[in-house]
Amino acid sequence: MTDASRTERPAGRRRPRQSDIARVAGVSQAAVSLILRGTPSGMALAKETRQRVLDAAEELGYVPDPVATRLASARNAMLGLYTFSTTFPTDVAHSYYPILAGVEEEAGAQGQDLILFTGSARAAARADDPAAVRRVRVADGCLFFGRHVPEEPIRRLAEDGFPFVYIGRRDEPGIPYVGADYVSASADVVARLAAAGHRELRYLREHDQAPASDDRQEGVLRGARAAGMDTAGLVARTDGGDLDTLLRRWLDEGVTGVVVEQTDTGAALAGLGAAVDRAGLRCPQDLSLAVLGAATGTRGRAPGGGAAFSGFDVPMREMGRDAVRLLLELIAGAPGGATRRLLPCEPVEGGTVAAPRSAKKNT
Amino acid sequence: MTDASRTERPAGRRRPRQSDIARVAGVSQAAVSLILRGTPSGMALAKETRQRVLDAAEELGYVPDPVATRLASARNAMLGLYTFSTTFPTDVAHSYYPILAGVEEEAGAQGQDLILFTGSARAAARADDPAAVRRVRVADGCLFFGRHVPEEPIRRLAEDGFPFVYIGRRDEPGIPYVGADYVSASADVVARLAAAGHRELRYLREHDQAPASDDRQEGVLRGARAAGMDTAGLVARTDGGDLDTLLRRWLDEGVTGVVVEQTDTGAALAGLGAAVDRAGLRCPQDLSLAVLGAATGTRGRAPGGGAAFSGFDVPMREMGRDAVRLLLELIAGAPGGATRRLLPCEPVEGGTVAAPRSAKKNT
DNA sequence: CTGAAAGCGCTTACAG
DNA sequence: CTGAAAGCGCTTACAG
Repeated sequence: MTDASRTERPAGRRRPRQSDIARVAGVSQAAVSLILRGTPSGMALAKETRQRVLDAAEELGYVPDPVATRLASARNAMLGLYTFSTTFPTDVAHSYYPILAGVEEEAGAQGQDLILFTGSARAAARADDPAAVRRVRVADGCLFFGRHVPEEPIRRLAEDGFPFVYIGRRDEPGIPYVGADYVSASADVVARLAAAGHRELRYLREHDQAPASDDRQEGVLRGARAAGMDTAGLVARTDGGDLDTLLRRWLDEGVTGVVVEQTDTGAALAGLGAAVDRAGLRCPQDLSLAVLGAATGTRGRAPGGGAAFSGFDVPMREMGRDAVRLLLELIAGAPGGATRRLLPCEPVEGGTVAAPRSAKKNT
Repeated sequence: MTDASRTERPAGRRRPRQSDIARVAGVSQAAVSLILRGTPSGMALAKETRQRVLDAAEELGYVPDPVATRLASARNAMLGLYTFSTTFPTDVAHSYYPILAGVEEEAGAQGQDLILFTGSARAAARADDPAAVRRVRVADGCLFFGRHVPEEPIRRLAEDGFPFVYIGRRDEPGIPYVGADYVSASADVVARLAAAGHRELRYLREHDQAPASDDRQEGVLRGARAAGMDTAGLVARTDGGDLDTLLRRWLDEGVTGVVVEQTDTGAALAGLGAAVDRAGLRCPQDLSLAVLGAATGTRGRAPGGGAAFSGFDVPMREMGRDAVRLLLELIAGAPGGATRRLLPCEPVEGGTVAAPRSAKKNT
C-alpha cells in the first residue's frame, strides 16, 4: 500500500507516529518507544535525549495507536463493554443505564477508556455472532451483559485466556461475574409480605429462562417456605394465558398479594399493572404488589396511584463499578478477591404493600 | 518477546493464523488473505486452490485477528465520543442519554464501535485539558458534545485534519455540527402562546452563555416581535435575583405566561417550578408555562399538577444518529450534504398552556 | 548507555 | 492467474 492511498484523510496530514518523533528528535524509533513508555531502559537514557523526544512528541501531538500497541502485545488501556441486548433501549425506564453509568464512572477513575461494542456490525439481532464477539479483542479485557448470553463465543475467549467479566450471575463454572443477590432479596420481600399478614401470595415471572429470573424464583420459594406458606401454584409465568383472567382467578382464590419480577423488558410488571388497572383495583388498598428488582431511578409508579413500588433495588451502578475493578484485576493477572461476586440488593419500602383487607385488624 | 512469553493461553495451543493455513494448503500467506476475504483477486484464483484454502481454514478453526486486521487496514472502525460534561449524570432525568442512544444506534448500524472518552482519564474536571482531548485521535473520527466546549484543543484537531463533528450548533466558522433549530422552535412556542391570547410574557433563561441558550433567546424575541409584543424586559436570567420575588413582580405586572428554557442542568425550570409551587399557583389555570427544549422521555411534570409541559422536544436521538452519519462522511472524505445541520424540533402540546384568565372569554 | 532488527497477524500494491 | 514483498505502528529481546 502506498502512502498516497492511505491518505484519504481530508486535510491530508496523517497522524504522527513514533518514527516522526524519532526523526525530529534525532533518535531511533525504538528509543522513542522506550522513552515514551517510561520503561526502565527508557528512563536510563540521557536526560537530555529524553527531553528532546518528549518535546517532539508534545509538539507533534503524538498519541499512540491503540491497535498497534495491542498487536505488539502490550496493553492499550481500553476496556470493552459488550451487550447482548439493546444497549440503549428507546424506553429509558427499563434500561441498563445505571450499569453503564457505573462502568463508565469506574473506568474513568481507573484511567481506562471504554469501547462500546454495539451489537453486531450489521444486524443488531446477530450480536451473538461469534465474529462480532471477537471484536472485543482490541480491548485489554471485556465486560459482558445481557439477559441472554450465547455461550460458545465466550468459551472461545476463555480458552484463549482473554480476560472478561460478566455483569450478572452465570451458571457456567469458572466464569467471573459480578451479579446481584436476587435469592436473598426476593426471599426478604416475601418475608415482609408475610409479616404484613399475607398468607395467600402469587409470583409472576417472565416466561423465558435466565439466571436472574431463576434466582428470584428460588428466593420467592425459599421465602414462602420460611413463612410456612404453601408453594404449590405460587409461581406463574407471563405466558400462562390472559393476565386479566389470571388476576381474577387469583382474587377468587383469596390472593391478597402479588409479587412480580422486573427485568429489562419490564413485560411482566407492565402486563400485570395494566390488568390491575383494568380490574379497577388499587394498590395497596385492594391488592398488595411487590416488585423484584426495579433499579433505583428507573422505577415506575404503581397502578391506580402514584406510590413507588415496594420491593428491592438492584445495585446496578455498583455492579458496573465492581465489574470494572474485577476485570482490571483479571487483566493484571491477580484477582484480589473472589472472581464470582454477588452484591446485596437494597430493600425498598415503597407504598404498594400493606396489610391485607381481611387482616387489617392486626399485624 | 519470545513465543513462550506470549503463550499465556491455558490450553497451550495458539490460535491458527493465515500462515498456518498457507502451510497446510500449500499456498502463500498472502493468497490465504485474498481468498478468505473474498476479494476480486481472491475469487479469481483457481477454484481448486480456493477450496483447499477454505478447507484448511475450516479444519484449523481459523478466525481472523481483529487487531491485526484493523492495523493493516487504514481504518480501525472506531468512532470517538467525547463529552465536556458528565457523560452519565446520576440524575437520569437531565441527561444526554437520548443522544448517546442515537449515537450508539447509528454506530452499530454502520459497523462502527464507539470509544467513550470519559472526560480526562484522571480528573473529570480536566476534560478540557488539551492532552485529554488529543486522545480522541485513536479513533477514526470523533463526536463532541457538551454545553460548554473549549475551543483550543478542537482547533488543533481541525488543523491536523482530524475528522470530527459537534453535536449542537457552534459559532466557529467551518466547524461541522448537527444541532437543533432552537430559533424556529422557540419562536413557534411564543406564537402559540400569543395565539392562545397571551400578551404579557416573560422568558427565563439560564445565567450562563451557550449557543443553545442564545438561539432560544433569539427565537423568543423573534416570536414576540412577530406577535407584536413588547420585548423590553421580556428576558430574565436565573441570576436575576430571587425567583420568588421575580415571579411575584411578574404577576403584578400582569404576566399571564412564562417561557423557560430547559438545559442539561435543568436549573431554570426547576427553580421556576419550585417558585410557582411556593406561590401556590397552578398551571395552566393561574399561569401558563412553556418549556423550551425538554427531551422526549425525560420531561418532568408541571408544578401543581401532573400535566406534561407545553413546549417542544429536542430531537436528541436523531441528532446523535445524524452526527454519526456526518462523521462517517467526513472520514470517507466525501460529505454528502451540508456539514452544518440544524434539525427541527417537535412541538409539544402539553397541558401547561391555556388561554389567560383575563382572555378566557374568547380565543 | 544506545541502536538496529525482528516480530505481532494481517492487507494490498506490485512484479512475475 | 499466482506469489513474494512491503507495510500498518507499535514492543522488546538482543547486539554493540
